[in-house]
Order: sequence, then C-alpha cells, then structure tokens
Amino acid sequence: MGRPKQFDPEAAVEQAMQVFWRQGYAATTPQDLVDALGIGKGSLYHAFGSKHALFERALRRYRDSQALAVIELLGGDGPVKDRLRAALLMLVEMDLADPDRRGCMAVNTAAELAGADEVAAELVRRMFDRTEEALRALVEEGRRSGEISTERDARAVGSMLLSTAVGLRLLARVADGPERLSLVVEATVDSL
Amino acid sequence: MGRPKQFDPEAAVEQAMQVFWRQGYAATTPQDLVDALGIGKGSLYHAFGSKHALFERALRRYRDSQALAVIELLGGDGPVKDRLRAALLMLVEMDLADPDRRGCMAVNTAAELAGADEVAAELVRRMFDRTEEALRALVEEGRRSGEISTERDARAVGSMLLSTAVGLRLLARVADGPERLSLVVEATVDSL
DNA sequence: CCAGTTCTTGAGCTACAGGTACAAAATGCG
DNA sequence: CGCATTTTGTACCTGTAGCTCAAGAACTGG
Repeated sequence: MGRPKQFDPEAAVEQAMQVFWRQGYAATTPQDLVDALGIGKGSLYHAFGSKHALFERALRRYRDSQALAVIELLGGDGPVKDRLRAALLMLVEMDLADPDRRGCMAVNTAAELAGADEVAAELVRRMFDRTEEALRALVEEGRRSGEISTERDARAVGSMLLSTAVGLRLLARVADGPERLSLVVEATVDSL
Repeated sequence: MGRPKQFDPEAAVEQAMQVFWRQGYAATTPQDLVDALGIGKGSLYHAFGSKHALFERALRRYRDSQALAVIELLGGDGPVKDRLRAALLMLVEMDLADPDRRGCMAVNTAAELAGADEVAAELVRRMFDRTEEALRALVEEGRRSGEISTERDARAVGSMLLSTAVGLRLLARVADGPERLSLVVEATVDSL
C-alpha cells in the first residue's frame, strides 16, 4: 500500500547515530542529518517526526549495538580478571582508534542532556544499570571461583567498576595518548 | 578614561558560569546570558567579544573556584584514606544536593566539546592533570606512611582514582539516589 | 486504469541565534 | 567647559534551526 520507502530506515538511524555520537544533540542540525542520511528534509521529518524522536531512536540503536557488545564480552569464559581486563582494554582501544574520539554515546548523552531530557536520561540510566549488573555478576563469579576477594560487597565493587569504566571513556575524549588509560585498566584489575 | 562599567565583570562571568554549567555550551543562547547577567546585549558583546570567549572565561573561573577546592581538600592532614573518602563524599553530596544536578562542568565540557573545541579540551585536560597529580601525591603520601600498599604503581593508582572520580560525577547526573554513589566511594577507598 | 494510500522533494515559513552599528550617556583630563 | 574615551541600550542584520506543506511519484487493490 502506497509508495515504498526509498531508503532503509534502520540504515538511516545508524547514520543519524553516527552524527549525534560525534556532535552531540544540540550541535547537530537538521541539515547535518539530511546530508548524512542522504534523504530530503521532508522524508526525514515524515519518517521520524522530529529531531528529538530521531535522537531517541539513535540512542536506542546505540544501546542495542554498542552497549550490549561490551556486556557480552564480560560474559565469555576464562579467568574473570582476564575478561575484565580484555573488556576495558577493548574500550580504550576503540576509543583511541576512533579518529573523532567520540567516546561513549551514553556517557556523552548523560553529560549533555541528563538535566533537560528525561527520556534520554532514563535510557542512559538503564544502560548504566545493565552494565553495572554485568560487572557485578562478573565479580560474583570471581568470588565463587576464588579469583576475587570476598571481603568487599560485590554490589559495591560492581558499582565502582562501572564508575571507573565511565570515567575511562570520558577521559578518552581528552586523552593525549594511550599510556594513562592503560594504567587505569591495570590498576583497576589489580585492585580486585 | 571613559565611562566606568556599571557591572562587575567577575560577577558577570560567575553568572555565565552558572548558566553554561547548567545548560552546556550549545544549548545556551545569548538571550539566556543577557537574562542571567542582567546587562544589555551590547554590553555583553562589548565586554566579552563572543559567546565562545565568555564560555572560556567561565570555564577558567570554574577551574579556579571549583576544581581547585577539591584539590585543596586532598592536601589537608589526617589519615590519607580518610581524606580521600571525605573528598569523594563531598563530591557526591554536592552533586546530589544541586537541584539542577549539573555534575562537574569540566566533565560535561569534555563530553560536549572535546572533539570540536581544542581550547576547551586543553583547559579540561589540564584540570584533569592537576587533579590526577594531587591524587597521585596523596597515594605517595599514603605509601610513605604505610597506609597504602606499595605493590602497585602510584601513578597508576592516581590515574585510576581520577577515572573513578570522573565516573562518579558523571553518574551523579543520572543517579536516582545516593546509595550507589556512596557504595562507589567505599569500594574505592577499600581498594587501596 | 482508477482510487486511495504512502512516500519524496524542495520551497517556504516563523522564530531566533549570534553578532554589529550607532547614537546617546557617563566619565577623566586639560 | 570641551574633548577623547569608554560604556550602554536598542535597533538592526544575516543566516539558519526546526519544521510544514503542496505537488507529485510510486505503489496496491478492485
């Protein structure tokens, strides 16, 4: 029924995600989006309704593609500390390899919109919650296997690891080299 | 020597800092600034030149007033761990007590502008460097007094603490309560 | 092949961002 | 007091943000 779409909406959201990720919400103009998606302005608004709605879809896409990837990495096998180190190092490498140094979109969104956009804030909150949950599960696994001390509360350690990881990704935005970030990873793993 | 200014430039920069801190750079309009500073648009541009120049001054003011306060807290006396805990808890309390939940302006600026504004990025980088340096000095003091293990590199631990503190302040932007953040502080201090 | 539906494009719209121009007003100086 | 100098308020300017709409193109069912 009706004329078929001439573009793939998912691909368009993907492109929008890349732009929002690089520039943030406020600094991204409809023209930026039109250029990146390769469709007319009318199509954009017809398909997505508003800049904000498109941002929301982009952020959900980020969650489903990027944020989950890290969590899955934590759930692999092998020594717990090795998994944690591998996951953190992957973040560092990804962040530094990105020519635009965009860091983590959830982190950037928290910093930019937490106070003004409750929908975005809630999405980010949940992403953080999921990540923290995965970290806590990893810690508990390590406690069971004897790799991690049982002295400290697993929940507290999980929260601390989330905090460190979030800080790591923010520092990656201004870091002038990999040394410091790698040190953070080592010190963090060693602290368990 | 000409007509004297009818407003205090430093007080104006202070107000501008509050606005930028709350809303970020891109989301702040000249009108917002005019309203907050209580001066005419002509005076604003005559005195500060551009929105960006005013932002830069606001960020420097943030560094000199806010960022240095934390560093000074670390340099007090008493047990090292107590000082660290007190400093981190103060951050948490301040961040949660703020009705606008603005978090740390340096962190927010890093997230918003690191990729697009080298001047701002450099300012933030230096703030982070100074904080990290203070944390490292604290760790070294703790090592000398026997409060902190000498197994791990002091520089690495200092970087890790910076990362955790930065993460903490970002999480404060979306946190729904104090529990989790307090857990992070305890786990961090206990990890030393 | 026509009716009804959905999509596309680009022009156009209102409001405001970000800044400039300028003349009036307020000073110190000789 | 006249003068140069600086500040102030307001009007004004250009460009663009963010969105809407009209006109038509591409489809489907009957």
